[in-house]
Amino acid sequence: MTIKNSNIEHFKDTLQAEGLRLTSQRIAILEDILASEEHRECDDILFSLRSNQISVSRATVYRTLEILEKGGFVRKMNIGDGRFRYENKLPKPHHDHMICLECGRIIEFVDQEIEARQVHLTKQHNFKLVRHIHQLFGICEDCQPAAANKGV
Amino acid sequence: MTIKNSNIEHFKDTLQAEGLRLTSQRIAILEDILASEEHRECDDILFSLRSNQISVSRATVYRTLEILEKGGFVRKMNIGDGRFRYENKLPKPHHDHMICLECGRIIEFVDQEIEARQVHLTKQHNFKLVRHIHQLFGICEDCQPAAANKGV
DNA sequence: TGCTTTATTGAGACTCAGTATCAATATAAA
DNA sequence: TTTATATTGATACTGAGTCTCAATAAAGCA
Ligand SMILES: [Mn+2]
Ligand SMILES: [Mn+2]
Ligand SMILES: [Zn+2]
Ligand SMILES: [Zn+2]
Repeated sequence: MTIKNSNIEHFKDTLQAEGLRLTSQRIAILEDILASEEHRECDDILFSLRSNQISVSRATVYRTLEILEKGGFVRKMNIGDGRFRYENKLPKPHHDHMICLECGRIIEFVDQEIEARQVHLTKQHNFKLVRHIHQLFGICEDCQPAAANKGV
Repeated sequence: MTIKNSNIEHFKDTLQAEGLRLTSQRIAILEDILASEEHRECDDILFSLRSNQISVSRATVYRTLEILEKGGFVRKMNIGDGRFRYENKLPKPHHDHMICLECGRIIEFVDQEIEARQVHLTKQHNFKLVRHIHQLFGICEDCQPAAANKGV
C-alpha cells in the first residue's frame, strides 16, 4: 500500500510536469498494472479492471498506457502476433524474453555477454544503439511432452 | 536468368507437392522478390509489380507471400511498426537486423557468440529453441549528424 | 466553498493491414 | 478438347488501435 501510494505520487508528479491531471481512471489503471507480473494486452487490463467492478473505456486504457509508457512505468512490447503487450516496468531491470509457441508462457532472461556483443557490433557499424528486442521462440519445458505427441 | 529459372522450377515443385498450381501471378511475385535485396511490405511489392506493368491484386500478393514463406523462399518479419515485411531468403544465411529509427535503413548482422549464448540460455531453462528475433534499434551512421541537430 | 478554465472521458466513428467470400477464370491432367 | 478444381480479383469484413466531440471532472483561484 505504501509502495503503491509512492508510485501514485510519482505518477501524479509526472502528469503535473506535463500539465496533465490525475484521474480515478488513471489511478485504477496504474494500480492494476502494478499488481500484475504479466505481459498483458489492453483488453486483459480492461477485463481485469471490470472484474474489480471498475468501468473504464478501452480508449482511456490505451491513452493511459501511452502516458505510462512515456513516463517509464510500463514497457510496451510485441511478440509478433500483431498486438501490443504491456508489463510493469518499475521493479524490473532490463531483460529479454523466451516465448513458448504452445502456451504463450514468457520466461525472462538477461545475458551480459549478449548485451556486450550488441554494443560491440553496433560500434563496428558506427550505429548508435538506442534499444533492442531479443525474443527466443520455442517450446517450454512443460509443453514439450504435448508438443512431441503432435510432432513438433 | 538461369538462376531465376531454377528458382521458378523449385517453386513449381513446391507447389505441385501441395496440389497447388503455378500461375503467372505467382511467377511475377516470386521474380519480383528474387530481384530485390530489400525488406519490403506487401504494398512495396505490389507497386513494384505495377511499375513493371504487372497487375496483381493485393489479396493475391498476400496469398502468394504466405506460400513463399512456408516454402522457405521468403522470410516474414516485423520491426514493431505493426506491418509485416518480407525479404528474399534464398541467397542468405540466417542473420539479424539493426534498424535505423530515423531513415529505416536496415543493416544485417550475425554473431556466433550471440547465437551460442542463445542456445546455452535456452538449455538452462529446458526450453526448446525454434527461432529467434534480435533487432537492434538506433541511429545509423548517415543519420547521426541530422539526429544530433534534433537533439536525439 | 464556489467559479472558471481546460484536460479528460466514453461512445462510437474511423483507419488500415490483413483475411474471407464467391463468382468468374485459368491451370493441369486425362 | 474436356473436365475438375485451384486461383484470381473485387469487395466485404475483421480487429487492434486511433480520432472526434459533447458531456464531465480536475485543479487553481477568488
Ligand atoms: Mn518481461
Ligand atoms: Mn534481412
Ligand atoms: Zn509452454
Ligand atoms: Zn538512418
